Amino acid sequence: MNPQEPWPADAEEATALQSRLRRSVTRTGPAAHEIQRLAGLDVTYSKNDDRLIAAVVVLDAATLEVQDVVVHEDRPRFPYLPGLFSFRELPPLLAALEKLDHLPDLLMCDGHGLAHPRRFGLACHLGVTTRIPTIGVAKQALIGEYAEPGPRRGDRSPLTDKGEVLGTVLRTADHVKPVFVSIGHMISLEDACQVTLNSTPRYRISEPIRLADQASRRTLKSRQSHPTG
DNA sequence: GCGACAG
DNA sequence: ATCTTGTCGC
Repeated sequence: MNPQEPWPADAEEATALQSRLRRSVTRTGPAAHEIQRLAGLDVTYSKNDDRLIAAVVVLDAATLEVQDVVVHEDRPRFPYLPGLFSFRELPPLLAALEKLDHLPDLLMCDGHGLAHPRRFGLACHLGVTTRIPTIGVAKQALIGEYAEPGPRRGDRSPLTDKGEVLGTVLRTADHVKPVFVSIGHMISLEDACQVTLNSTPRYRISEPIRLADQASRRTLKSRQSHPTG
């Protein structure tokens, strides 16, 4: 974890920490063509007990070939509260990242970045903490207004709040619900959309995140108590 | 006050 | 998010 920053004890402290950390988010970083290794991150929770599995899947950015998969079992240390999602998922995701032999060039996470009430969603928190370029790709909006984008893959429309552009509502496949792309850290919104499209060749959800979701679910399922007799 | 509310 | 199989459609 980030030893420089005290971990918040409650929602009020967490909110204050977000407002402070948001200032370190940047919109520039490596050019898109310099990104060779993409990582998708996701967390699956057990309903039976209080365990969770965080997963990171690393893919070759050009071929989308899987290069590495790591998982980490943990327990939630913070409740789920809209707007404070990162305090729940950041600790297990960082622990999983530490299991990688080589850090990836870019992180894609299941949630928002700047498209957040205080402009500091999970993707921003993950990027600022790791100092790795990060993109947020969410399945649902948390804040903002938008027009329905066109029906085809690549069609998009801006996600805005009080005139401020927070992200892009991006159609990743024909006639499928769009996803919500926003900057996490060290990348432009345009590059974030390009990387998202490039890593989403077939399904609605980008391949790195989709595979991380599968890995975390598979792992949790395989570790559930198997009833005998 | 009411509704909305990433995963 | 979690529980949960098949089934309809491209």
